[in-house]
Amino acid sequence: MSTVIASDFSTRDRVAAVAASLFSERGFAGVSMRDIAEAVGIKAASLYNHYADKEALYFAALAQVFSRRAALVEDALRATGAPRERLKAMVSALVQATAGDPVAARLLQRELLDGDIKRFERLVADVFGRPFAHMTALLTELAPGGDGAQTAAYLISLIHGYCVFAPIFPALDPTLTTDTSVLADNLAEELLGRMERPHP
Amino acid sequence: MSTVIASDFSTRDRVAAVAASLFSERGFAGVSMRDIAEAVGIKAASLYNHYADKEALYFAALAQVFSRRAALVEDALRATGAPRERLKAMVSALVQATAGDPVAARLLQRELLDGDIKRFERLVADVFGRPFAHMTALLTELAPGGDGAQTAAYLISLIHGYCVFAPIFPALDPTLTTDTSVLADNLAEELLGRMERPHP
DNA sequence: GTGACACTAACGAACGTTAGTTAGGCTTGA
DNA sequence: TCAAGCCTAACTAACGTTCGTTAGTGTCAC
Repeated sequence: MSTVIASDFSTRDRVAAVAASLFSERGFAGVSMRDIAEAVGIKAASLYNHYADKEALYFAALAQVFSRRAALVEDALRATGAPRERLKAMVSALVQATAGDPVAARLLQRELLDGDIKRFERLVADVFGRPFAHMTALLTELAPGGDGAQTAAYLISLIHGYCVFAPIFPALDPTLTTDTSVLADNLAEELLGRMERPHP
Repeated sequence: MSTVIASDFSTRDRVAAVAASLFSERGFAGVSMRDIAEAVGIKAASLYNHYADKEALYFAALAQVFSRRAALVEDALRATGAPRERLKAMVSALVQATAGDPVAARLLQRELLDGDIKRFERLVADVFGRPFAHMTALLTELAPGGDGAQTAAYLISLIHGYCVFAPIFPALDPTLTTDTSVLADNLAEELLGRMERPHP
């Protein structure tokens, strides 16, 4: 059902990975320590040998997943080449990081729902701030007249929103594509077309 | 905007409204029957005079909120006038229905996270199918060459995604706007500009 | 080598709390 | 009078967590 976690990882890491998957599916309150323990193959009491309490385990799971995601996006942003190609690579990486890693996407979505401002600020400082700044810089370089940060915000919103709605699109209209590579192509083309015109 | 404003709401309706608000903030598992009862001003046991169990109360809350939201959007879509004005009105209504009704937006988001396909299908059939079809028709009328349904899907994704991310935008970049009327204006302009050019 | 010791990570049992839910009785407007 | 709607009290199940214990492992003086 869920992804198989390699068993030669330390128990501590396996616990975090399993917890991330469960939290992403059912949320913090919807997962019990016994659920996590059972999925790992140990008893609930043993979890406390690795994490102080449920909340510490939750944050460890978040950190594991989000740092992986941030690294993915930043790698793509470090790529060299023509600006047009770098934009395509960035959009593609962003789509991939969202659609290709449902655990991360769902955890992020739940965090946006449940988190408070303090937690957002830590999340931004730790993992999302740098990739966003790089995106903004690239978009500003490509369209010096426009507002790179605002465009980046729209881009992230659209990609994330589309991946969230993807499950119900077939019910809304069977012709809607759920192929996210099409989404990436459309977005890159749209952005490039937009940048070749003057825009407020 | 103004649905039924009765002189005295029935306890049953008040329970559903209060429950909707709490569920939207903390999710199904994060809200107890005692929480809801306390917010209404009665005891938990009394809730069972109105709803069979917690799940029935949850679905009643969903129905109350989503039917209100769907009516809002459909009202705007029924407006007459020049196509350009109708598009502006539609985008504005969609933004308003999302940003101006956080309870509905958050409940929808949680439903997209937690719901299964069966629940999506019921949700689409009951409340989201008709407004979406109207949007598609309007967009197709405005740009006969394009794919109205796909554009509608992008539009909904972007609006919803933006409202979801809104709380962390100030932390990402202080210049980002959280004024949703600006979002509505930008989107309407972008769509109209796009439709005046041939587009795949 | 070997016994003593400390450390790790697992266990079953139990703690106090809170969950959803039910039963039965009191109050009150029609 | 009577049903509707509220209450208190209680139930069982599940929750997060702590406890004492144990098996296995590495360390080191002797």
